[in-house]
Amino acid sequence: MTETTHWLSEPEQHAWRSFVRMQERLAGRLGRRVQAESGLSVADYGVLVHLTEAPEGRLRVLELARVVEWEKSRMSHHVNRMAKRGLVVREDCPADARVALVCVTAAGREALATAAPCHVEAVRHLLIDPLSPAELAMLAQVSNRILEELDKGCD
Amino acid sequence: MTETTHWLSEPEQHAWRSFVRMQERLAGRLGRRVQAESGLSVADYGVLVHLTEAPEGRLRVLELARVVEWEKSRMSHHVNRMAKRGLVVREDCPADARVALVCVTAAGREALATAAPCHVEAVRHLLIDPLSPAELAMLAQVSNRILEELDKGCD
DNA sequence: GCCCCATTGATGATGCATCAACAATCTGTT
DNA sequence: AACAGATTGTTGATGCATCATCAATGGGGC
Repeated sequence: MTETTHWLSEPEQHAWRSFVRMQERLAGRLGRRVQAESGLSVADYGVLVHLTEAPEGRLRVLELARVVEWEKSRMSHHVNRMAKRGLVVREDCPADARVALVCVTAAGREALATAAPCHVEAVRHLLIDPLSPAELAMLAQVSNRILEELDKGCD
Repeated sequence: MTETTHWLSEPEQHAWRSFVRMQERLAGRLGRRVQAESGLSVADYGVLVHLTEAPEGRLRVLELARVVEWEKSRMSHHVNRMAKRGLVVREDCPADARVALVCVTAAGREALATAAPCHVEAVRHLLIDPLSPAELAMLAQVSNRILEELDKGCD
């Protein structure tokens, strides 16, 4: 440790703290609202969205994990819990005995249909409405810039 | 459900998805880096920062929970785990037998001293550097705007 | 002094995320 | 056919977050 750290300036620190605070509180509020009004967690919601968008409403566990950017293990556990609640069912794949297909149930589709307007309204109320169109565009741009950087370095 | 939902437009949806993706991946990367290089989670880091900034390096559990914006229960559990690792110690308060004081240990200060440069560098690399100063300022402004909205409605 | 009740905090239960280890199956090679 | 290695997914352990509940204490009014 011969090098000295390049500490954050005052405005940098402020930006970082505001950003983190905003993130945490936004995620918390959104999650609690959707959960309370629809009985689905944000995680459930994402899984169901991708499932219903898939042909025949079903996907392999690994494919599902890929689209929502989760680890396969997390998806496996989560699918079990969702199946226990009747939101999805597991099916075997005739072509490949290794793969486990996950399929939305009618109850899952219904839960999603209930959650979707609630989710959209929360997003609109908490993020879209408070910002001008220009600010929203800027936020998207900033997000994409950071995502590029994240993709670049796997460190 | 007589009212029809005001769905997100294409750019709105894109902004939202980019934002969420960025958040999740940024938090994940930052957490894993700090954890790997210093042995502290981001949660540990925040607790230690506030503790070391307090007079005599100690705070009541509830006060600590307030400054990091956690529930008291979460803090109680977390302090237990940190105490088990030797990062903090619990002390009794002579003036009020209800309160539990939490105090940083030397090991805690040392762990923080190790983690801090690593944390700062990760923040700089992942967030500050990819953005122009104007973009960073805009991000702070946007964050604060959203925070205002969050403070307004407790719904 | 004594009661009411607010404050402060701990605890146990539950669900979730991650990790490492494992099992089953498929595919290509010999 | 048989084996090696890759693919696909499950499982159990551990730590973390939240919720509801409980216990102890302090402070004010009578």
